[in-house]
Amino acid sequence: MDTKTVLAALAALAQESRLAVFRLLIQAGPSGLAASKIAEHLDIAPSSLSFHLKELTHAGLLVPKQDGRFVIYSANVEVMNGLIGFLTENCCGGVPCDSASAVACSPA
Amino acid sequence: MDTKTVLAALAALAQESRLAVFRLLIQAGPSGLAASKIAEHLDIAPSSLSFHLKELTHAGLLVPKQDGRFVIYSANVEVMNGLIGFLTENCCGGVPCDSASAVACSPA
DNA sequence: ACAATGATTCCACAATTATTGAAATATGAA
DNA sequence: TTCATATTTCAATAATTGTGGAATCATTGT
Repeated sequence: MDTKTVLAALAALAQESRLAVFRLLIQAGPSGLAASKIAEHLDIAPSSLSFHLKELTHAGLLVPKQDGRFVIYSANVEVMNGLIGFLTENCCGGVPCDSASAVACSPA
Repeated sequence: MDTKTVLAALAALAQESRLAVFRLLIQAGPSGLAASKIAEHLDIAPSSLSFHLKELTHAGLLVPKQDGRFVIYSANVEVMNGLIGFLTENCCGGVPCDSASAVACSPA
């Protein structure tokens, strides 16, 4: 995963509404949720939600799927994992970290 | 880890220079690097680097330590892990994910 | 065809963020 | 003390980003 992709993903997640949307979809699982369902949960104006969904999708974190007049969005777990891998890459230069560092220091 | 902290961390990482700084320090390990060393690696104007170091520190991702006239910065792996945990929390609503999802879908 | 619903686009405005140079602060060395 | 080095602060500017309303597009049901 390259720097540009990672930056886009981080920028997409670094906003209150978008972080909430992403978490909601992570918890919703592979079946995802329609945009209207998301709006219902989070109480965001339609045009604003659409803007945020576009940002997340463009960053690769969400995958939209047309279903009749609904658009079902689901979280793309692979990009999420790529992001985590990138951030923890070569953690501590190979030197073992202390116990609190279990996740970030797992082998790259 | 609460939403505010997570948002601050994401916003701090969602910028080219800061992401590069953080990665450099992750790879440098617990001993960290002086601000001047970071500047040397990444070629950023001093005032700009200082701004970014402050952002990262304020988000809890970096820990500064005065050492003579140097300031040694090191990455805070715990905040990093908290961030990852928050993002992957309740992934897929308990439903097992496919093989590509190993990291994000580890138990919360 | 028409009306109703779900979603997106366009626009203008407000708010936030990044960058740079110059000045200020702090520590160590001559 | 005086000078040089390391870092931060300040101020001005430029660029990016978030928001909500109205209009638009797409799909379904009557």
